[in-house]
Parts: sequence; C-alpha cells; structure tokens
Amino acid sequence: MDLDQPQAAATGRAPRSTDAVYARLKQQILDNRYPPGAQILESEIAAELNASRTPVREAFVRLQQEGLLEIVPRHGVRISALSPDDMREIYEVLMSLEPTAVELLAARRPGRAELESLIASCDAMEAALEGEPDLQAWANADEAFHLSLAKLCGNRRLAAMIMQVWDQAHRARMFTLSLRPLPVQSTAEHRAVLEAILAGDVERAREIYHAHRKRGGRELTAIIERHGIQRL
Amino acid sequence: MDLDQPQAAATGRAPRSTDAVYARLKQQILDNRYPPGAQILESEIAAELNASRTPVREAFVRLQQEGLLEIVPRHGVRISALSPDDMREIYEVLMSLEPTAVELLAARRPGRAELESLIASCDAMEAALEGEPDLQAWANADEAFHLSLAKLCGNRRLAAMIMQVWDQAHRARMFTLSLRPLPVQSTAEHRAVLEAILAGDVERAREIYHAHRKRGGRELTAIIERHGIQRL
DNA sequence: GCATCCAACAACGTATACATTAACAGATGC
DNA sequence: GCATCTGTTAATGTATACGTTGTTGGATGC
Repeated sequence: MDLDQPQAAATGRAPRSTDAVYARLKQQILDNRYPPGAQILESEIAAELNASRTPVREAFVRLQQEGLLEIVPRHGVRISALSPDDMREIYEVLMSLEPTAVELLAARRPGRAELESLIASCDAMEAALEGEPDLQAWANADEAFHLSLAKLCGNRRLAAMIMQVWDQAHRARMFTLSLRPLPVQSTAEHRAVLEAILAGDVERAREIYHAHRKRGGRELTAIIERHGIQRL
Repeated sequence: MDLDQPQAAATGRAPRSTDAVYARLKQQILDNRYPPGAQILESEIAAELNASRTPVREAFVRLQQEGLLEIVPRHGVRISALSPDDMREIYEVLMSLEPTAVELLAARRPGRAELESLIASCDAMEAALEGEPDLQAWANADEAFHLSLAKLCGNRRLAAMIMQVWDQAHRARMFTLSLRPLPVQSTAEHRAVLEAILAGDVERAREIYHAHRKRGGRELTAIIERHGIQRL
C-alpha cells in the first residue's frame, strides 16, 4: 500500500523505465489483454516494452503486492484469476472500508466545491442511462465516483486500500456489466449518498453506502453463480 | 497486499536472497534499529547483509508498498516516521477492518478448538498483568490476539490489510507501551470479545471490538499529544 | 566576504553477464 | 514398450558493469 502514486508523475524528475513498465503492464492487465491465469515470462514483457528484465522484475513485485499477478518462482508470473471466493473477499473488504470513507467525508462537512468530482460523476451516471443506455460510460462514472470518494475521505491509507481492491475487481466488473440489470437503482443510491454527505448526515450516508455495496455484492454473486463462472 | 507470506517459507525451495534481505530488513525496522526518518543507502544494506544491490532493491520495493519505508529516487530509502496524522489514519483503518473481521469470524460460529490461539493469547494477557506486570509479554500477547483474529476471519485480503497497518503502527505501540495506564480494561475487552464470539453474538462482538479500538486510539492520541511527539 | 560556477564524486537506474535450477528430450536398460 | 536416467536448454535469481544524475567542495569573480 503505497500512499502516493508510485513515483509516477513526479514532474521534472527523469522518467524511470520501471514506472513506465509498471503503468503499461497494469493497464494491460486491467484491460484484460492477458487472459486471467495466463503465465508470462519476464523476457516477454521486457521485449514487448523495450526494457531489460530489471525494471520488469521491479514492476512485477509492485503488481504482485497489489494482487494483480502472482510471481511464481522460476516460472515468471501468473496473471491473477478471481474465483467466486475472491469476489466474496473483495466485497467484504469494500463493505467495510467504503462506508467508513463516506462517514469520514460526511463528518468533515465538505462544501459543494470540494464535492465537485462526485457531483460530476453522479450527473454522468444519470446521463449515461437516459435514452439509449451507455453501459461503458456508466461504469466509468461509477468508478470515478467511488475512487473520488476514497480520495476525498482524508485518509490516504484507507483510500489506497479501497483503490487496490477496486482494481482487483475491475475486470470482473467489466465482465458482468452487460449481464446485470440496468443500474438504475445503483445510480439513485449514489445520488442519495451524495445528498446525505451534503446534508452532513453521517449515519445515513454510511447506511446507504453499506446497503449499496451489499446489494452490489449480491447481484454480482448471483450473476457469477447463474453463469457458473469459476475464474476471471 | 500479498495474500501469502511473500514466498518466504516455501519449503524445499531454494532460499532466495531477496527473501532473506526482506525479512531481516523488516525485522530491523520493526525492532526500531533504524531511527524513524533515517536515510539509508542501498549499498549500506547490501554490505550489511552480504548481498548485492539487486535483492536489496527488490526488498525495498516490497517494504515501500507495506508502508515501512519510502524509496526516495536517487537517494536510497527513508525509514517511515509516523506523524500524529498517520496514527489517526491507522486507527481509522483498524476501526473499520477489525470489527468486520470479528463479525465474519463470529458469524462462522467457530468452536473452541478453532479459537485456541485466541484463548491462549487472552490467558497470556491476563497472566502478564498478575503480580509484577510484564508489559512486554502483554504486548506480545495482544499482538498475537489481533493477528490471530485477522487470520481466522476467513478473508485473506482483510487479514493482510490488518497485518499491514498493524506492522506500520508496531513501533509506536512499543514506544507508548510504558506510557499508558496498565492495560487492565483492554485485557478485559479482549476476553469479552472472545466470549461474544463463542456465544455467536455477532453484533456484540463487533460492538465491543469497535469500542476497544476507539478507546485504544484515544489513549494513544492523548499520549502523543501529552508528550508532544511529532514523529516516530 | 559572499555568491556563483564548475568539476569531481557518489549513488542510483538500467543493462548485461554469470550462476543456478527445473523442465524436457533422447538414450539406455530392463 | 516403458520407466529411468542424464545431458541439454531455457528461464530465473543474483552480481556486476555502465551511464546518468544530483550533490558537494573548491576555485573564481565581484
């Protein structure tokens, strides 16, 4: 759990190959460009990204600790594949951390200005469902909402942890996006949380958020079971 | 957040220098052998542990993501120094995660056998306060209790996160150990949590644990303020 | 005397070389 | 024909070499 972006955009600093490899590799994993469970060699990535094995190894270590891949000694790395049990773990963690983040934020009594990114995300989610639904846009706004909230809570450790498990679940969310019912209720819940924060109603904000996560977890579990998905 | 011990005791496996460096360095940091905020060079550690810079760098990356040190580009690493604000963050995270862990454990209705390590820790805490108090023994038992609980909750991600922030706060706990009142109430609270788990009373277990953490946080904050501690 | 500039050096970031290990294939013995 | 053993090979883990960067100390100019 590093608290800052891993030395990424340190302006002016000489750009480090390690950071570039890390960023690109992470993006490719999140974009599902490697099948879950895939075995990859250091030299493959090194060749693909025009770097030597050294920065690649360093990126592997970072990504392993973020739970996106697993270093298999003497055999390169295996891209993480989430089991239904992993999804349960992730949702349990989020059901614990996210309501806390909301609570901390609401207790600060932030003004509209500070919540601008949340408001924008809410607007974007609602807009994405008007007329022809744009699920991809909705998912982006949903993600933006949750990550903004994590960042705004005033606890960098909490934020880093939320973002970490969120990333782990990213591929699963994208996969189930089109399998779940239109996220109308979810969108409404986001708006309700936002209102509660603005009203400074700490307890209500926490409640709604917890229910939101709980419902989301149930929905996802149902989809996974219904489709008999074992790993993703 | 790696879920397993970082390839440490993979029996039979050829021992990796990286793991040895990682383990020793981590232990030395937790033992406060480096002053908080200390700047250390790769070559110093390499010489001290009879390894080359390569495994040292890898260990640095792991420890940075655990929040025990910070890699300062071109300047080696700086051992983390906790500010009062950091302590607030850590306690907020623990107040969120640990009650969840207790809840998950209690909901499983575990038998006495499964809770043996918790029972032993409770006994040890009580024993440490009988007669001449042995604060070090008490602290060890306290730590054992909390870490056992994390491991028993059935969620590896949750457990890893708890252990991570717990490690971050380790030095601060050791420092304040002799400055706080005799942890009689804390010991009683542990026993009460254990009883609640055995009784399968999920809600009560969560409540007690949350209150326990809250009180601990207040106590620590008070000590920090009273002594005007800025970094540790 | 003080600020500035330059040069030497020290440490890092990356590439590469070397040692080690595990898998695989071919050969050998039964 | 099948199992086993061994030599080869490929990929990792570690050490080292090299280029780059940031710092420090001294000399120079005002």
